Amino acid sequence: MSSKSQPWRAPTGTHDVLWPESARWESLLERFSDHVRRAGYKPVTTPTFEYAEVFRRGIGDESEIVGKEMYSFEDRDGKLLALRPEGTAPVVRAYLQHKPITPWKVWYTTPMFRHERPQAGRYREHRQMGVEAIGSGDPDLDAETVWLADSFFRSIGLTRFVLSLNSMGDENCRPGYIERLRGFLVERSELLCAYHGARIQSNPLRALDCKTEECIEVTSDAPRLIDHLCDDCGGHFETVKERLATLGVSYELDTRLVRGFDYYTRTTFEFASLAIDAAQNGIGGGGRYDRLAEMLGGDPVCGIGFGLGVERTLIACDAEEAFALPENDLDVFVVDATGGELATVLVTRVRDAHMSADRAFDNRSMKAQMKVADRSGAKVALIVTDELSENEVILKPLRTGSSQRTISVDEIVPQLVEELADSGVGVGPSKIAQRQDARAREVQDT
RNA sequence: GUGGGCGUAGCUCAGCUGGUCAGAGCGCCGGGAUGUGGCCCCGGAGGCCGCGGGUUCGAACCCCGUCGCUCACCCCA
Repeated sequence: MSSKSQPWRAPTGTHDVLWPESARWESLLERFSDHVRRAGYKPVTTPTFEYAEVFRRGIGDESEIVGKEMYSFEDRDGKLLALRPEGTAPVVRAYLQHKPITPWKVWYTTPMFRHERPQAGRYREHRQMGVEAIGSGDPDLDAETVWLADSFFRSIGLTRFVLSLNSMGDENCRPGYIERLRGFLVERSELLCAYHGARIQSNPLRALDCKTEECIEVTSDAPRLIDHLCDDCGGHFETVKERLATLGVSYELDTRLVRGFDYYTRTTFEFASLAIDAAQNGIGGGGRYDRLAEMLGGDPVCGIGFGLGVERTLIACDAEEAFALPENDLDVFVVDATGGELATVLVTRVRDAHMSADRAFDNRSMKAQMKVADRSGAKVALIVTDELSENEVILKPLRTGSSQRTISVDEIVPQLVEELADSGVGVGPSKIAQRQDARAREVQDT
């Protein structure tokens, strides 16, 4: 640190992801794309920012996010824009703009921005892995969507989490229910916590989600939305539950589950880790949003999706000791004690042969270069010294007990291929582990 | 927006009630022993103790302010 000025830091609530954590991220995102691709989802990319109106109308004016957490700004043309605080509204906007064939099943892994106070597991920029399926109201799709998230978590080794499920009804049954709930709460407003007591009129549903003893006590025998679903919503929900049973997905019916976005209808769900010892243990959530397209000013179309938090998922993995950090991994490290020119040639030759290779710079001592080679995780070192004759190089296995041998420069590629074949054919330990996992899953599935 | 905790080398932290208090381990760099790495041994670099002000003969240690980090409420991934 300079005494003249403090170096810049990442902005509050944001963070850098360095190796080896960065490799773990990469691996997690690959697992996710693999997983959803196998269920027919296609990748989609929408802009990092949208017209703020897209979020205001979609998420809801009175929601916390739109009210005080959006990164919104006016651009040089005077347009009011906002950094994406969630993934669903932009995808629905894109659907309305392009009208692709339905059902439109898409996935994304993208950063979200919300100006909140950071804390454990909560950031101003976080990344979500999500899917959206637009154009079908089939309860089978609801079940598939829930299963997709549940099975993803399990595929990366998580077991200690609960899936909560609820139905939010629709425009036919929810308004009537809300009135009934409001009436119930008004009679008991004195007993609610101060915060929700004051919000009975504006948003009575939130009281159901409150964690204070008072609110839990009061709402324990409050009318339940699932008891007031209209026939369509009730039938839909029953089918969803049946299909989940068919799929072997276990869940807890949580009649208090109320999600923070206005656009949700019918099926809603959340995943909470039981292993995370912090307040923010929600690792994913989603639901159906059959009115969102209309809220955005388009023709009606139904849809359902979810978002899973990358950071929180990895925190849960840490807590469950799942999805371990990768080992450092390299095929070949070239140690050149003769000045470095030969290293330049050899490392390129190895790379051109589709093996990974690195080297030291700055003409360091043999000892220093060997230490770097060891640290690099390389399986093999190619050593060049003055003691060898013109066309020779030493091939030294670093991770097996095998002894080193002197080989001709011309023989480097075939010799390396042979050497690496014995220890895994240029495929690092992490990749091998992944393939074994994949094989195990296939066996399980059949 | 509200409240609690904390800010000492790259990292994790010691520094008793203010007077060699600027330290340790790890990491990093150099060297030794090894044919050439890992283990071991020796040595070294790197911090004006977040920043500013105050109290005092004297402050990393006390007080005030400020910035930052962190945890929690709210809400969410």
